[in-house]
Amino acid sequence: MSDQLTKRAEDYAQWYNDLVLKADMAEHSDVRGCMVIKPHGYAIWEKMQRALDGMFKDTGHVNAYFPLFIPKSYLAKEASHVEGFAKECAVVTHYRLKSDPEHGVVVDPEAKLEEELIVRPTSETIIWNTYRGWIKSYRDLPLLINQWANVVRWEMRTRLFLRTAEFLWQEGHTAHATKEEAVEETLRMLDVYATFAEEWLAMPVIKGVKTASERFAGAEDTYCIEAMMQDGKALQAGTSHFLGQNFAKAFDVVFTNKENRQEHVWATSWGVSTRLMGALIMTHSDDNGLVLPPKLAPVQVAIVPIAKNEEQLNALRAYVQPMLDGLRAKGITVKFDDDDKKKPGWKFAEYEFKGYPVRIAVGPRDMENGTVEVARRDTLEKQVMQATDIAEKVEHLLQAIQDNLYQKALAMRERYTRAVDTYDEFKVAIEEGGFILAHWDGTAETEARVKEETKATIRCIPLQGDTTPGACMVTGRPSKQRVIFARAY
RNA sequence: CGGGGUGUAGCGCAGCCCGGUUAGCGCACCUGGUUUGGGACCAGGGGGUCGUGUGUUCGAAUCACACCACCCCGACCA
Repeated sequence: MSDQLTKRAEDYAQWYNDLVLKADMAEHSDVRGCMVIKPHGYAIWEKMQRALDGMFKDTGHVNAYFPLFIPKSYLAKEASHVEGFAKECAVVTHYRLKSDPEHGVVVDPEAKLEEELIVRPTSETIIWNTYRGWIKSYRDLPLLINQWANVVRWEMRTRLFLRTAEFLWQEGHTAHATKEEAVEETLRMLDVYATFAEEWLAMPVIKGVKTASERFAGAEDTYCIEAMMQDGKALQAGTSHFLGQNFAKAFDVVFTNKENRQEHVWATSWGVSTRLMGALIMTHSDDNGLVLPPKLAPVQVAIVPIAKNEEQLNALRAYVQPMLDGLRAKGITVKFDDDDKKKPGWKFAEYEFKGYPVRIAVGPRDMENGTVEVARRDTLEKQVMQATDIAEKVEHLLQAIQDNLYQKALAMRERYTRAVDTYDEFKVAIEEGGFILAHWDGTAETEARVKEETKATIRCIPLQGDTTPGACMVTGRPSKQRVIFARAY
């Protein structure tokens, strides 16, 4: 870890790449665009999964699993869906290899598939094809299913966690008897995502609706949570789609209602991915490395003993044991690092770089005085504390860190969010970064023009906030409310 | 996929322009000893298809061509 991390101010993109690699979260694989998620990164993802999964269960959803492979023909059944995904699908054409003296192994031309399979870029088609058999009556509804899976989108340009060819995610797919119910579900899951982002990732988000041009392929409406990264760029952290009856019609999913009439069902889908790892990193981390909110840190507290010899180390083990018991009794995850092959200074640097929220150092001086040295990662402050009630003190400290990270991120977002009224002002503001609130006439033409001229896109039409009408900053035509423009990941 | 850059030990780099014995350096690693409150020190040691392939040459890390991977900028996207 002797190599330095690039400073954020110097090169933000490089800082991010360095950090992901050096904090041991992930590395590039030999396959273009794919990554290996390493234990330190995967442990964070597992904590995200556990929290989200609980929230899904609490809102009545159950998990299931659908196949990785989708018959090519399914994709074509929903017109805008195929248009959105066709360009980035991996296709399976054969099912067998054979050994070859020259090339080791080759595709067996005899083993060509009758119908080619695509590797799922998302699962709407295969799920709705399956739902057709499950849904007959209003009594079968609502159907509230989630799956945890990997998907593949053959992206041109990839970045660790933020955009990889294969990524991990969850995708919820629900079916409802009425439009109102489906819309309600769409918004409920958007709220779940927003709550998760704010309470677990300590990342403030703005809930909004996407414009038509940013909408999911096959959706009637796409809702999103948008977060601001430390470089002022926007990152879409989660989406929830109201799919109308598009997929029900494409896959002929009908149910008999209470009046004994046949109707197409109403659908939603919603997802968050390992992209959240990127969001987490870019929201809180600093030039000293990763900073993790305590609720998602795989290990919340690292305890480092400082001993000159084995005898002293044993004394420290005894000194620390009641603290370990006390912390664990409160459900706090602790690592007591008594590995004598590494020096304390090395451990301090390591835990700091990897984002452990709290580090406790204990040495002979502490044993004499009945104290410990507590360091917090978010502020880098160190404090000597009495060891009595240390579990309680640490519990409060972890909460304080969680709160502080959220408040810091929120303050940053507010500092870099501003309203402008003219296109000239806008062009200046967008160069400075952040979220720009401006009036827009609601047309795709204006949106495209702004994107073309400034590289900024409409991140969303916020669901909450100021709804005062005005005049479009570009055309002067009437606007119902300000929308959020930003450059985005 | 277009423009630019990089590829030499696990990591970071020098050597390449101007071809010539055994390819260096720092960190990391191994052994022994001294150390241990912010990435220890001394001594010894191990580790290389020089991204891959083809070509030029008596001889290629070095020259030429092709390919691959990664990074940055664009187009596309969660």
